[in-house]
Order: sequence, then C-alpha cells, then structure tokens
Amino acid sequence: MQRRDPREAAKARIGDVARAAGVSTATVSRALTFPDRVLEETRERVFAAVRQLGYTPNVAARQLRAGSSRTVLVVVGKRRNPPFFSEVLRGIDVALGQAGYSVLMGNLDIHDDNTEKHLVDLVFGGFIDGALVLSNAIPSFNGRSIIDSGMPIVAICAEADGPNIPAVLVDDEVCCRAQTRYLIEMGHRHLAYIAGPKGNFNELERYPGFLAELAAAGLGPDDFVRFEGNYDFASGVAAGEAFLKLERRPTGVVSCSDEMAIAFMKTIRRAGVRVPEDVSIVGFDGIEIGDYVEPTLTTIRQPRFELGSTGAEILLGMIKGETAPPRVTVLKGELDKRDSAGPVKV
Amino acid sequence: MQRRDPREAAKARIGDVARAAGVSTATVSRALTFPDRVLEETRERVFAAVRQLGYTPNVAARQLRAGSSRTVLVVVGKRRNPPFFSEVLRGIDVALGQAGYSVLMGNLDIHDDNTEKHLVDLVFGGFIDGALVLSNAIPSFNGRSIIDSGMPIVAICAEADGPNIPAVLVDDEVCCRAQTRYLIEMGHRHLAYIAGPKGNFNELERYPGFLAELAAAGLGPDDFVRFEGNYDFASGVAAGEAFLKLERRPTGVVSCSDEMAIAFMKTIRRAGVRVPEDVSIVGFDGIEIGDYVEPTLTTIRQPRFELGSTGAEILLGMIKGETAPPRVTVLKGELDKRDSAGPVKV
DNA sequence: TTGTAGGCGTTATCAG
DNA sequence: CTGATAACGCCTACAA
Repeated sequence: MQRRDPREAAKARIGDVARAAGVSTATVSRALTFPDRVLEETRERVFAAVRQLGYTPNVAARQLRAGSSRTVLVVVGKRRNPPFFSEVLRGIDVALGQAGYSVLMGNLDIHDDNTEKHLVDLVFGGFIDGALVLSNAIPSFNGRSIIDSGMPIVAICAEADGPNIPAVLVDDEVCCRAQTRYLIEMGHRHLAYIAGPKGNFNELERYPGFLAELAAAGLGPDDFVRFEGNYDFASGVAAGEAFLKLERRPTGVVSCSDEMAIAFMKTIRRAGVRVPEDVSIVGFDGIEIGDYVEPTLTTIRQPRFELGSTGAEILLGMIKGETAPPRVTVLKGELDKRDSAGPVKV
Repeated sequence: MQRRDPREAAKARIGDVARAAGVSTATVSRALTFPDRVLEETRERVFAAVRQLGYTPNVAARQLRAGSSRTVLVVVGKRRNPPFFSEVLRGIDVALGQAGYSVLMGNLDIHDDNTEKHLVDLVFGGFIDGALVLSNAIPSFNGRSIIDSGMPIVAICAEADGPNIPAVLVDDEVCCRAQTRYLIEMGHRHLAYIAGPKGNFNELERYPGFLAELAAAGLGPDDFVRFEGNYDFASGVAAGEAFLKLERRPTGVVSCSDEMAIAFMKTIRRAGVRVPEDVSIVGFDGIEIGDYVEPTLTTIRQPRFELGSTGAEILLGMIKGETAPPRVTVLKGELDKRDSAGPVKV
C-alpha cells in the first residue's frame, strides 16, 4: 500500500463516515454533537461507521468553524522554584482537564524574542481561548502584549500590570506577619529578612507586613537586617555568607522562600552555627523537601494546588462569559511549625 | 462600539490586509511567507497594511490548509519527581521553541479517563505533529493508543512499549555499577539497594548492574538487601524504617533516586545513625537540593537538560521526515562525589 | 428527522 | 510578479 506520508495513515473524514453509514455529513455531525436530535437507528449506524473507520473529527477544522480551540496558554516565568510551581500546575491541569481544555505551555525562561513572538502570534492568531499567567512578565512582542488581544487572562501568584486582570494570590501580608510574629513570640528581638526580587509584587505585601509586625513589638530599623534575594538556592547561600560576616548576628530569620531558607541554613550550619539553638529560621512556600532537610523547616504552607485550580476555574468562567470575576482572590497560607525555629537562647 | 464578543476585537483577516494594500489575498499570503517572491514595493505596502491593522494569520485556518499545527504533545507521567523533570522539560522547551514549535502538556497524573480520551482525540484529530513521552504509560483510550496514529513519537527517560519508538536514555546500567563500585571500593561489603517501581524500565538495567558489580567483587545474595520503592520521598522513608529494623545493617546504600536517598538519610539519622560514618549513601539523579541536605548527597548526575533537548531534536528530525532516528540514544550520567558516602568504618 | 449548501481564513495551483 | 479560485474538514442555517 502506498501513501505519500505514512502519517496520513487512513485518516477518515466526516464524508467517509457519512458514506459508510448511508447518511449525509450533516447527520454525522449531528449524531456526534447532539445524539438525541437523530433517530436512534440512524445514530447507531453512524456510531458503527465511526468505530469501524476510527474516525476522529479534525480539530483544526472544528476550531476554524467554532472559533475556539479549547486550549489555554499557561505562561510560566523565569524558572522560579519548580518544586513550588509543579503543584500549582497540577491544580491547573486538573481543573482544565475536567473541563475538556488543553494546556499549552509558554515558557518565558528562555530569553528568546522568538518565544515571545510565537506566543503572541498564537494568541492573536485566535489559537488560544484564555491564558493563565504565573510570571510577572506578560508575553509581548513589538509592543503588543497578549493583554491587548482582549482574551481572558488570570494571574496566579502574580499580579499582572494590566488594568483588569484578575489575580489569585495568597495572603502574603498576613503570612509574613505570621512568620515574624512567631519568631517574636519566641523571644527573638533581632531579626533578618531574606527578600524576594526587588519590585516583585510579593514584596509589596510581605515586607511591609514584616515591618508592621516588628513595629507592633516595639522594634525598629536597628533591630533587623535585610538580605536581597530572588527565591533560589544561590541567594540563600549569599544571604548566609553575608550573615556570617555580621558582627552582631540576628537570632531569627524570615525567608521569603523555602529554597533560600534551606540554603541559608546549610550555609550557616556549615560554619558552625546551630539551628534553631543559635538561629531560628522560618521559610515560605511549604515545598515537600522542607520535611527532609536538617532540621526540618518551619514554614508557611501555601495552598499550591488550590492556587492553580482556583485560577483555572476563574478563567473558565471568564471564557464562558460568566459574570465578572473578582479582581483578586486571596487564599490562605498556614504556618507550619517544625524544627528550624525555636525559643531564643538566653 | 458594539461587538458580539469582546474577544473578537478588531481581528483583521487576510482580506482586510489585501484591501488595505490594494493587492489580492494571495499576494498578502506570499509576501508573508516568501517575502522575496514579491516585488519590494508590493511587499512594503503589504507589511505596512499588516502593521496598521495588527494582522496575525489565523492559526486554525493555516493549520487546516497546511495540515500541521507545529505543536508537540509532551506526555508526563505519574508525578515522578518534579525537581528532576522540570529540567528535562526545559531542555524540551528550548529545543522546540527554537524550531517554532509549541508544547502541549499532557498530564497522565490525573487518573481520569477523560484526560486520556482528550489526548487521543487531539492526536487523531490531526492537531499534533509529534509527541514526547516521559512516562511509561502511553495515552490510549478505547484500545487505541497515540502510537496507532503513526505520528512521530520519542520516549525520554522511558521506554515505550511500541515497536519502533526511539528512546533517549541515560546509561542506567553503567551508572548503577558506578554507584555500587564506588561503595565497594571504599570497603563496603554489605549493601542495600533501594529500587524503583517494579517493572520500570530503569530497573531492568540498573538492578542487574548492581548485581553484576557485586558479583565482580565476589559478593552474593547474602551480602545485600533490597528495598522496594518508587522514587518518591515516602518510599525513602519506608526503606529507612525497614533498614532500622534490620539486625545486621548494611553499611552502603545504593538508591535509585535522590528523593529516596534524602528521605532515607533523614529517617536513619533521626534514629541516631550517622552518615557517612555508619552508613554511606549514593543517590541517583543529581537534583539541586542534593547540595543542601545534610550531609550533601553523593549521587549520579543525569544530563537532565540534554535528555530533553536531545529527545526534542530527534523528534523534530522525524517530523521533518529526515533519516530514521537511532532506536536508542544513550547519554552519560556522572558520579558526583560529595559527603554522604565515605570509607567503611573499621 | 434529514439533506443541501455556504462559509470559517488560509494557502497552493494555475493562468495571465 | 500577481490574481482568481479551489481546496482543507467541519458545522449549521435553511429547506425539504
């Protein structure tokens, strides 16, 4: 048997099914889409033909007619902690999958104009029904961003610049106050804060929360030091090294990610500092590995799966044109007390 | 201004561009696809119109005509260690992105028939140009698997059942022998092996490698114990607990994943066993966190990014119909000596 | 209930 | 070099 392209293997079209079933293409289409608008006997004949020919409707053609691809673009940003995001993605995947939507991954990791252009073209090419943005940057090319397409967009763990982009967030300020308060309650009066990237929207919530909680305890600018970071292991190491050089070392550390907390801990322990006896550390995120480091990490557990699934639900609602979604949806994080933080040494 | 659907916002079609530029649609199409088959002046006029109208070709229509979506399906399996796969995915993304292909994520995590049906429909609906399979299961529904579509498929870190599916693998046997030999060379004569899932293709390479290396050192069935596992933290904990109950404890441990090694280490250390003084442990994968646990993890570093990018390159070659790809491509892992393994105690 | 026929937006073929 | 036109495969008025 000769075929131009082995891939085209026996692809049945709707016409083939119609012929095999002895009906028109319209009837086949109907039988598939609205089974009850067709005589039972006809329906059976059509189904039989479908099975026999292994017919599957052509997605492109359907999409061209329907104007919808049932595909959602998920934009993930500069590789911010995979251990954290993998679970958010799972939430997205489950929610979208149940609704019959597919996930197209758009990775902004790759600093490549081409990638961004590609994504923008996909969106403006009508290929995408909606987008979930997990990065601060929004794909854009030639001054045109996917926001301009008017397509529904929801930001998850991020705050899009756009005017009316609904966001799903964790209650950052509350959580950061909880981290801080926990340390203060255990007697720590001299703290360190390992920050997220400058300008990051989290920082806008968390750092003020940290300061507020200090103030509430009567502590001021002299009672803490701030280390810059960007959530990854490397910045935790850097913070640890800076910490070791300090003349007067804080006894409690608030970290804006678990990775930084873990790397910080490793770095200072290697230099002989004991955790939590000498220094207490509280992380942020609640990734699995926190249970297996030494000592186990006290941290803020984010509802990772729900962040993803909630964002997806909201997006699906927007795609279906339902009532305007809330501008911002806040989920709760929770302080998870383990072994890396304890009472201050007297 | 009234629109039926805000999403349709000012979507220019090729005809609009043609009109604005005073040419035919055919010319617009040509100017965009083969700029040099068109008079420079015409080209300029077309480009100007395109810019002015913000025209982007409709992806569905193009796909319908061209028969190609430039989209690749990436099938990831039951959530096997995100920290490991995230980097493989990045390799895939980079390679495909450069070639102008998009990534559609198919998650088999979700044990949902619907998901599988959806993926199969996408494939048989001509929506997908090729697939990269990172899971042992291959999406199938109603007895029809995506393999039957005849579409190009490449397996990465997995071995598809299908007859002619090229696979990209790490040299599992060699690596596992290296783990084992390293321990033996340091004097360990009584080992433990923490396995991957039963029947997993890795096991088919690694376990025999482990046994062979033992044999080469004159060790036999009485000189090791085997713990079952499936790569995750939980099975590392289980192995650790089983280990602690042993009357005669091995002094060297070969683990088939870093997660298991880390959880194992944590579990036995908590019970007072010292690493590496009492027990030496060698992991497998080379995930980042290995540098931050206590003690740092000696492990096999897999070329994660390259596994992904190599698989993608091979797939792209197949899609373009190039010469038959190698049945199997083997990349090298490397023993990375850190602190969790040392000489046996005398 | 079923069939006919037009069109979704693009590209490729074929004349001019 | 450019333009008219016929597909690509499906869905859905509209008519029967």
